Amino acid sequence: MPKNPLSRVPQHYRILMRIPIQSVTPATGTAEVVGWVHEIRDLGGLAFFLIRDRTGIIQVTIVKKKANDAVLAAAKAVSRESVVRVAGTVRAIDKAPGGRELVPETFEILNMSESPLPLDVVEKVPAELDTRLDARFLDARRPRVTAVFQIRSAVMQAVNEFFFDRGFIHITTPKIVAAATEGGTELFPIAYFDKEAFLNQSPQLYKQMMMAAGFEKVFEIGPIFRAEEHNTTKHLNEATSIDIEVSFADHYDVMRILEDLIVYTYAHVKTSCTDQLANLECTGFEVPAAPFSRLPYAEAIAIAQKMIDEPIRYGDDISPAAERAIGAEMGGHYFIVDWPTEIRPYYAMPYEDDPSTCRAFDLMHQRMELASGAERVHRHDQLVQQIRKKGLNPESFEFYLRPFRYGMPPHAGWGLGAERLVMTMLDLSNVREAVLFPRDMHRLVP
RNA sequence: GCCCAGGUAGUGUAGUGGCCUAUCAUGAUUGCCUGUCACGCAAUCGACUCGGAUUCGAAUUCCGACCUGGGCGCCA
Repeated sequence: MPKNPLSRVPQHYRILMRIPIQSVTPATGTAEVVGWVHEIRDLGGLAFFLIRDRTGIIQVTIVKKKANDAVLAAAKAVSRESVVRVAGTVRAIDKAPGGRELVPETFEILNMSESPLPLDVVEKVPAELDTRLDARFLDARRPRVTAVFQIRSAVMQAVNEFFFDRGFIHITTPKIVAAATEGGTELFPIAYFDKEAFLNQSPQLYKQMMMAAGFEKVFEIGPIFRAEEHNTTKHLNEATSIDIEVSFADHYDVMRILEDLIVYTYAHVKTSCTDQLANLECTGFEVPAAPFSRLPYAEAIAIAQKMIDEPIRYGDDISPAAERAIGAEMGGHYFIVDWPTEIRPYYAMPYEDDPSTCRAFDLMHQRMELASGAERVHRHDQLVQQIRKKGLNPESFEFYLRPFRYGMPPHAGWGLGAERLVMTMLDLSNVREAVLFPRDMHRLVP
């Protein structure tokens, strides 16, 4: 982030000569700031107002004997979380937060806030997540919430830079689709004129089709929709997926891209978001080191069998308890590789020498799965066979299968959950903390 | 979908049959206060999710509804 976060805003969008609160230093002579009234402390002859914008907080100090009538009237009338414009002289003073305070010549209320507030922005009294999400606009005024979303923004910037730097083509694919083609997850049906339609669960089939188009390296960051009725701290019904597909690459190649991306993103956040990390008290923030370990599925199962009581067999999905046990053993980021073909989607490429396992992988964080990917089946007949094996009907996949008959290159790819990336990066306890307006089983508003 | 735990001032909580005219904190209003930084002090305001049942008496027990949190299942 630039030192002055508002520096790229054209002059005519600014309100007069206001400057970001963060950039008011003891050396600043006079300053005009705009922001929200964070706290009011009236001591009688002396009153302190904390004014907050997205960059920080400054103390405005009013000595009642010396202040003019307009300032006094506004200061008396203003409520917490009202929007104000304050201009005056900056005094260097050790007793004030940031070592400086603003002594106002003007104190203007741009818009009064109602009271009481739906939640406490100052965090004297905690609010439950549900209350916070109902008033997300207010919740997001809290500096630590602002910090999460500034970091999420930095993550997205890093991801985009990473792919553009490496010659990827950015694509967008439809979110309204005709049929449930992948099997597995439940889809949301929607009304689409006189046709049956669904919200897409993944850009998978479309990004593969762009391999047939010869785009070679594509990425997409977009919403995915899952109609699963789960109720956990790591599932959303609308999530953001970071997806790539690469031609002439195998699963090892795209695993390297994925771990490089994770490292790049963490490094970008570490250097560009120091204030935000400090705000979140994220003291243990460390850039992970690549390469991440590659743990074969069979070994992962062996660890889980040793560590937990549940009956676990080779060929099972990895349960949350098993996931935690393996995560505790491995620590940090790691891949689980060489999965049984049976429990992966039909488009995962089986190994030639042992078709019971496939060239699929999951990227794990100690706490949960972050991404999953594979080298794909690129031969038409093999793909049809695998679709049949999963009990699906190839005829309903014709739009997808067609490109495989006209020169589909070998390719591989993955999808990475953006919210889970942010959640694990910042050690958030609930994935909803990483989305402004989460969609879950119970929440459709706001 | 299954299981568990919940629903008390704006917010977060205490209260498991009568001591509840409901605790505490925060907040709001008013007054006092010149260096606060969770300012302090005083006064005031503000709540038992809804419906039914049991009981002399229900925030508290029971039934139903609605809402919420979490776990599991399921989940490219």
